Amino acid sequence: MVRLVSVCASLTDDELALLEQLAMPTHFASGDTLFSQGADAHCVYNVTGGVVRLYKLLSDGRRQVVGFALPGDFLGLAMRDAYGFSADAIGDVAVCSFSRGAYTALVDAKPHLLKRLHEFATHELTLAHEQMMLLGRRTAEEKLICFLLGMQQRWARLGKPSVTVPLPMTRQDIADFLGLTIETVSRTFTRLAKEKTILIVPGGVRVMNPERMLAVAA
Amino acid sequence: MVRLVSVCASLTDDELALLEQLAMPTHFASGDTLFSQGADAHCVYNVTGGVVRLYKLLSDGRRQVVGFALPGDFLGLAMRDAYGFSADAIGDVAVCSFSRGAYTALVDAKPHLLKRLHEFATHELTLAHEQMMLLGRRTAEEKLICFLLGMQQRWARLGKPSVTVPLPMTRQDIADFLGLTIETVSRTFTRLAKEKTILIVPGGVRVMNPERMLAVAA
DNA sequence: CTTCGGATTTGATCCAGATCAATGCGGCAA
DNA sequence: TTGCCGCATTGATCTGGATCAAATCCGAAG
Repeated sequence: MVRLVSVCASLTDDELALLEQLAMPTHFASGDTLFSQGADAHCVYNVTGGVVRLYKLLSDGRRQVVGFALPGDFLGLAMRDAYGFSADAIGDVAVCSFSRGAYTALVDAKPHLLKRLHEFATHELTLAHEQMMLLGRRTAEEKLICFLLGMQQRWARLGKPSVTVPLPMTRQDIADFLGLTIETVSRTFTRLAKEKTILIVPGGVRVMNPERMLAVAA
Repeated sequence: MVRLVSVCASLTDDELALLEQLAMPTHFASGDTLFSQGADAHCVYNVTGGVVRLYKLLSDGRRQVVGFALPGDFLGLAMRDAYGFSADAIGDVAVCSFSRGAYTALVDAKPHLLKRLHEFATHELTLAHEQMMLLGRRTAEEKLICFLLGMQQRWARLGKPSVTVPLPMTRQDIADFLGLTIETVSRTFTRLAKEKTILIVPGGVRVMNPERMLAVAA
């Protein structure tokens, strides 16, 4: 099993052993749903491989992607009765799942772990505030550039630093994350490629002019 | 002193006494800045009276209001070195402030409190996800109606249920919260008033047709 | 190799909300 | 009372991104 990144870094060995006992390794095929918005929250998940799309739907079908979970990310940590969003696999995904009961018991018993989870939650909240700025006040080009730099940074923190940013999600997913349409995303990618800011490669994008991109993200 | 709502509900008496020893009651006049984005995070605040505007700025002056803090709300709980947003008083504001050192020491010592804070943070995260949906996918009219219903609900939970929703913030603040311009906010208010969905009163809005509003918020 | 179906790109046109520009409306200081 | 000075409203016009409408591309199945 992939060592649980991010949440477990500060645990003692016995705590880690306990955690691994409770962890149920599971995997999902491309497109599978881990859980749906409003469903009873049985499980908490730690992603160990692959990418998960997190999203909310409006009754008329409008969709907002609230995030993409990468290895190390924690899902369903809002200790509530029902999931606040839906999650499904983009490509094959591996997770460690914990039953809600085991999770809450463990959290009650181990302040270390709770503290780590709280840090994780506040970090998520900070990212959410940045996403609000992006959604409310940035232009289409800025949105896309911020998204690319953000993904690059996240992959880098996972030990995969590269000028080529993998983008396993569809254009529609990106559009729904950035509050745009698929056409605007596509056109903006094309424009950035034409002016040699990026190079579009299969499965992702190569950053060609990081200076310009960082200046736009400001 | 107003009893600390929301965070301290589950504390034992001795814990509460300890907390009150550490709490420094402070107040701010209208327009005063509690703290600025990027500044060293000395203090954590619990709002006890008034309303606080929380916002982020882009270098060119574009502003995104990430929230309005009401009595009971906690500010600066992201245990980090620097504040992630700025906060200033809308009208007179009373808070209990805690030094960062005292706060972290207390949190380390009292798992109860940490658990409450974590619940608070995850609730904030859920609200942030809803705000992303609103910013990314809703129309101007929907944004305004959701905002009004949300504020009404928050005042109600604080023991002030009323069909008249107080709006102490300016139109510009509302616009910057909803990702709109002040003109669009004003026009949309006027339109809703003309069709008798709301009645605009000094300092706020009276909800006249909650059924229609709830249907739009869906 | 060919065919099919979803994803993506590209083009033409439209429109919700932005921008530009007055005007109105208190509240408060002199 | 008068005159500001910030808000807020209203009107006219513009435009970035949405919508509508075809192509293209491409990987998987046969």
